[in-house]
Amino acid sequence: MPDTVSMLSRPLVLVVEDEAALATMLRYNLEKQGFRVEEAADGQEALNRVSETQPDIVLLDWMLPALSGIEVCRQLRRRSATRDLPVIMVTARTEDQDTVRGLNTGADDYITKPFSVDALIARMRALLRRANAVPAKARLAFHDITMDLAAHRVQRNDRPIHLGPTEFRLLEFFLQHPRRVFTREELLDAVWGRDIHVEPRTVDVHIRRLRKAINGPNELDVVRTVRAAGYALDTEAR
Amino acid sequence: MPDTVSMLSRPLVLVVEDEAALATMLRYNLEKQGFRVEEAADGQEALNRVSETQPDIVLLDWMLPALSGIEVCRQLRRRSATRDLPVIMVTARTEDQDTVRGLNTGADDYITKPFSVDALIARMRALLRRANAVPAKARLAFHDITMDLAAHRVQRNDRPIHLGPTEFRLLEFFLQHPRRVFTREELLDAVWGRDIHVEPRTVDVHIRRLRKAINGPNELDVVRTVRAAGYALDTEAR
DNA sequence: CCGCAGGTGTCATCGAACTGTCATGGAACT
DNA sequence: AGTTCCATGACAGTTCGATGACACCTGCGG
Repeated sequence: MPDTVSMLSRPLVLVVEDEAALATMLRYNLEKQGFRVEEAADGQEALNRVSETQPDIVLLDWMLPALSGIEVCRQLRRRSATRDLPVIMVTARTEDQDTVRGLNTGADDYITKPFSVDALIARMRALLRRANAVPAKARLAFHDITMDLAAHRVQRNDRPIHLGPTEFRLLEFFLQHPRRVFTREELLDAVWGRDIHVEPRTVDVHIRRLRKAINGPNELDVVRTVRAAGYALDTEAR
Repeated sequence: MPDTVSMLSRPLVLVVEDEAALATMLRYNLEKQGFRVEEAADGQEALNRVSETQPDIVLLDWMLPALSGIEVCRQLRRRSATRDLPVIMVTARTEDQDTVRGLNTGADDYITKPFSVDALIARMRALLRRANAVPAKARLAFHDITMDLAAHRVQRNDRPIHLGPTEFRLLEFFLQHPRRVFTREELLDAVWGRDIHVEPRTVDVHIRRLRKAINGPNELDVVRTVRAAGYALDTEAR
């Protein structure tokens, strides 16, 4: 279901770019902004990767070996599975802009090299918003707790914290909705997944494990228990 | 007690299914789980039934005579009255899942035939929970008292106040209807629940507990007692 | 192949918080 | 004064969350 997914996982970008240096730069910047990145170096590989990884958005270079960006885009539009997949076409300045737009390829947006990363990200977010998948932040924080999604790392006061997979997702969810109280059922939906059958009481146990992990000796307990209601990530206890 | 359906009185499901046998099976199982069931056999009837019966959730078959499930869903999304109505789309296994997701119809979830009833119910519950979830902004206030529903917090003059579950619901109800006097019976219905047998005098006790909690030393008592009538949230005393 | 370690879900138990009821005293009304 | 109604403190029963224990699973390296 769309929402749980977009809340927990970050949007996946397929970067189709044959120039390795540029691809690396893009990966670095996009991951910093909270995207996950897949790469393809030519048009054929791009089509394969789309089927395999089902990205949320494609960044497509105009000039490519094997199969041009135009052609890749057309093929994407031809298949019903990828008809609505957002595509941003990357063109070189030398290309005549009118020509590019005139060739009705079906790309959702265009950007010309060289481009600022900020501008690119802005356009990507705009498109993703339309497709209802706004990227999560790459780095979440609350009080003195920090979570680096890309590196899969959690710290409290610069002290590294080890969490199991479930506790990690639980904390991630809390960090995305600080101060808000969630029932056990809501947490099960969001963190475990909808049709997983798990006892609501199991949430208690994971809350305890999370507390044990992130609350050092004489540190504030940032998980608030609300009787008959649920749990919240919060600084002020009671 | 197999926690039938969350809180509120039995939710109404509209089952849109042209295959009579399946519809009957669904009705049987859903009713056993505490749902009320309405049926529609084609797309056009589905739209009519939605207006007439105002269901809490719709179970919508993909392939339908008269008007396809896709189209029904789109029309539901178009009207503001049904824009947020939860819809679960039922698709046959033969349909390509990617196709289904690619055609962005606005369904809230998908399930493929054949499906287990348990999985279906789990998804329905999840959606209903989300539909009933507290809006992020929800905040009630009266005089110098503030209640944040999402965070489950109460303050008076920026002083945090701790309330037990019942006192919390009681104050919530008062905040939703300030200045109005309620009899003990009305309060029991609204705060405790319609079919709970509790002595009316018990309300007195909870009123006292609420007063004790929210009235600091030399602060105005915001709960007014009306002899022979009941209680109200009010600033002007006696 | 086996054992091991980390991770996960369930359960029984304990204690604290909460709840409903009553007895008593006092205030308000007639 | 007498009656009615509410406030209050006490209390026993219940509910609910915290906790420790444990069995199962899965992946990994010996």
